[in-house]
Amino acid sequence: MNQPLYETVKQHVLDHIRDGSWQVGDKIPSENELVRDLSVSRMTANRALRELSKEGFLLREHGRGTFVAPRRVSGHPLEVRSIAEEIRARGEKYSMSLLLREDKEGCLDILQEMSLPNKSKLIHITLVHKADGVPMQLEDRYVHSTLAPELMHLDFSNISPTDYLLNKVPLHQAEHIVRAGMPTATIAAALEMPESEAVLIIYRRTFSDSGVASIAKLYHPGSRFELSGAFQGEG
Amino acid sequence: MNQPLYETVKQHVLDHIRDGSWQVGDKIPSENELVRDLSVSRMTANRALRELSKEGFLLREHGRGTFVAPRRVSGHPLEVRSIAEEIRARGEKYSMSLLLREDKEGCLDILQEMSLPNKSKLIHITLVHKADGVPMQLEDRYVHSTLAPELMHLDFSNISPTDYLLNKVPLHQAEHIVRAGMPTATIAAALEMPESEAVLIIYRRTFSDSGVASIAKLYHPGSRFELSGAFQGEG
DNA sequence: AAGTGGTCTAGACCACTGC
DNA sequence: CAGTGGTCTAGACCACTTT
Repeated sequence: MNQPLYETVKQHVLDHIRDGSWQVGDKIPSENELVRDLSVSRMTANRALRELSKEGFLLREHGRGTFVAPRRVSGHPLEVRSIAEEIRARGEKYSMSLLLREDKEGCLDILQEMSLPNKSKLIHITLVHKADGVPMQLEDRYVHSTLAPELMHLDFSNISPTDYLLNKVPLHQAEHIVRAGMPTATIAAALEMPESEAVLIIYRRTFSDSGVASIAKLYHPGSRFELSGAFQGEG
Repeated sequence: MNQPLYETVKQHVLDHIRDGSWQVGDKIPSENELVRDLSVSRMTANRALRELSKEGFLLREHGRGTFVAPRRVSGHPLEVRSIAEEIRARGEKYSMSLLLREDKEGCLDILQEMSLPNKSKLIHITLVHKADGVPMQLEDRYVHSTLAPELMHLDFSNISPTDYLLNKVPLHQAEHIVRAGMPTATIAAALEMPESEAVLIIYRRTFSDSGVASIAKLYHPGSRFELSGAFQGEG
């Protein structure tokens, strides 16, 4: 219970949205009702609702009330293909090695990044994707375990966790941040690259019906990987 | 003047960051000092600093203090959006310096990249885009000179070549390649960054009715720039 | 008029950091 | 130890919307 009160209030609201008791468009309890029901001060209720509103879960209207926000819709011209596909498309042999697979509970910072309840279980996977035996991507991924608990025991020799998730969980949105940076010693070693060389980092959050499905940090040796795409210019 | 107090406090802090009186890494006044100096309650000062921290302008450390965060401009990979806009959208002062402007003829390798006849004339422009005086992007651009010959003599103090091109030449398509790499000494110097730090490189070809309009190599300091956007991914 | 969100205050307790 | 950010409260005033 070592969590801020406003965080508890946020989870309370998110729980009701997730389990369907508050549907999209529904009016949810007012700040004063939350004050009464949860025995918190109004400032605490206010902060919870304000943050959820900024995060896109709620819509607030002055004088009217607070409502469950419609889900975000996606329209994105740019397509990022699976790394395994990409490698095979170039005629190279795809392989990968699993570095780590563990259950993770009570990891509050990650759970908060994923806007998941504090008791949610995560599966943490780290693996390296290779083309003709040469490392191309280090994938460090957290998955909401209720979406695919069998990931914990799945044999990855035939299908990668990425491809498995793609098939199993219908996604409707992804959020990407792309950066250039320098590798840690561990990352450089895993990617078999010098520490003095740049890495291209993709931070990705994927959303399913029920919220954030997984977050991944993808590290690529700068000399062996590039993102490319042709798309419309707006002007 | 009908603005929330916490917003005034935020602007107060941003003003000091923008005018340089509080530099990156500097410790800024504590909540209690702001309470004294601006005659606001601590909750108000707290909300201002908390929001600025979430927005990426400040870093807060429990028990130590609040510090000016390193800059990081973010661009959208889906659109050909001008860096000047991005910087202004963040509320920072845009400026740029022209490093080179020359006519270029018989440069076969570039002409080939642009699929242009061997006798075509090109305009070669190199400039640095800055946010509050800090370099964010080195732009190295070749333009098919028949599309905008006046670029050679245009005064760039009011409009950047990028913005000018966006207005003048209707673009149909753009092709992007994103890479991470290490800067040359020249590039590092122009961007005022260490040579040991990574750069994010965007290689862009833009197409007009009549074919390739221009190609550009855009170099960004990895620590100050990121690409972000929501688009379709694989999982 | 009653209910809602938006803001603000003064004071409080805590955990963490530095000296 | 004093200073910092992190949180929480009880009560207040306001502007807006619905009845």
